[in-house]
Amino acid sequence: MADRGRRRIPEATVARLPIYLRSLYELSDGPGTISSERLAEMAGVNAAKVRKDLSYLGSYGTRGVGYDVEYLLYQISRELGLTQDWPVAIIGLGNLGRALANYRGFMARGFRVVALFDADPAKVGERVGDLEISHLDRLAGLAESLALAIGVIATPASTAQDVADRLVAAGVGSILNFAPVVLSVPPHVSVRKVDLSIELQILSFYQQRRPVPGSESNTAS
Amino acid sequence: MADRGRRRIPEATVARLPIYLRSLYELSDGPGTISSERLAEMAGVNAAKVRKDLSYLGSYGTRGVGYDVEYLLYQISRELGLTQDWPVAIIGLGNLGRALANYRGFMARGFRVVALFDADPAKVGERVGDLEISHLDRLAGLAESLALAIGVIATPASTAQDVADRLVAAGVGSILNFAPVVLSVPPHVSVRKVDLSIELQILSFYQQRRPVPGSESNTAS
DNA sequence: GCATGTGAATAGATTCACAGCG
DNA sequence: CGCTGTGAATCTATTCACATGC
Repeated sequence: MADRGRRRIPEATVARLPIYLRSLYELSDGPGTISSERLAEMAGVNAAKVRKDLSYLGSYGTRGVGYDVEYLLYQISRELGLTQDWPVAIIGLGNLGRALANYRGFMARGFRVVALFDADPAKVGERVGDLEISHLDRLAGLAESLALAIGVIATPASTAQDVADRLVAAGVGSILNFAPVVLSVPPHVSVRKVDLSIELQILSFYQQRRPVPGSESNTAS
Repeated sequence: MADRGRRRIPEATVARLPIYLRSLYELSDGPGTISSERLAEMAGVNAAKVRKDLSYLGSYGTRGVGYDVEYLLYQISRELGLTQDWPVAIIGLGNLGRALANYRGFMARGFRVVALFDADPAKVGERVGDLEISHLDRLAGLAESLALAIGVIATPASTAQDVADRLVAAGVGSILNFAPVVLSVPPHVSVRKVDLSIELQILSFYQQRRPVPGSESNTAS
């Protein structure tokens, strides 16, 4: 218990913990306990992987029984840092930024959008949801008092690196980047990217190589 | 030409090809040739990885010189299936679906949104961009004539699996899922997911474990 | 000479298979 | 007996290092 949080958890495991978490939430009214097999099925992975993943957090299961849903839920939440609150800013309020700002469910437990920024003076002052858009130049001044932890970049590609630099300078440690560029940031800052055209292109690759649909051939070439 | 496309390209490589592609597009006006080192820098990976990745496509570089930008661009595009056109449908036109439908740049080269579907009768008939929303029930009937290849699910979690089932039944081979659920589909169908709260939760993990910013360290370079 | 292309080495992730324990 | 927890085996991806060929 003393050294919890000092274990090294593989990246691949970290990426799956949120999926387990979501599966467990769906069980909130169900039985108090769940097997690795059932959890695996819900999460779309195999049981050995679930057990291995959960073993990195500690031995929170009971042999012959399974995992206590509530307890596991708490342990995963804690491991992911969701027992604390992370203030989030969205930068860039075009179509996408607005959708994100309004998206119920974007802000799962633990995250709270506390500020919106845009470089366009025409947008400054406008309300989106229950926040007012501030000018990007105010980011530096507001970051500390808001305790900003996460910046969501929803600007065009051309300004994304500049925004990232400002976020880093403001002490923000995590960036979620929707702009189609590779950001460069110092090693102590984490970046995750969401890139729609990359996802489509990956799908295109496998679509192209699909085992030809013999029966009904829509393949117009 | 005969066996191209029969090589087995690792998944990790496929996921990086779009990034190389984007980097190459940025060079369209630049020099005609690029080294693995420079491309690596642009793509945010290392040079050995670039060379290994590109070697799976064939030997398209010139020793002592580098890769011809135009040629490489074409080879990667072809490998990714971007030399053909993939008709895309968006299902679910709430905040997110609308943003996607309007998002310039969502539709990179090779993709074209050809239909919008929603289960809500109140939305049917409404125009978004230059398309009209159809009722979800019409999906089955329209899919073949539209030659739908990719379905983008932007519905709430509760209906996503139903929509996926309809897409599969309609012969759609690729799904991009924005709903926070694990979809189950037959093996011949590809699914990619984009899940904002999962990304935030992953960031939260690393944010929590960040080397404490005890001293005010603004690493600006 | 110089940058690609690629076997060999290493690291990382997944799966197996079973010992361990409730 | 059933299900977890985990070493060992396997598979995948990354990196190294250098022979290869323009």
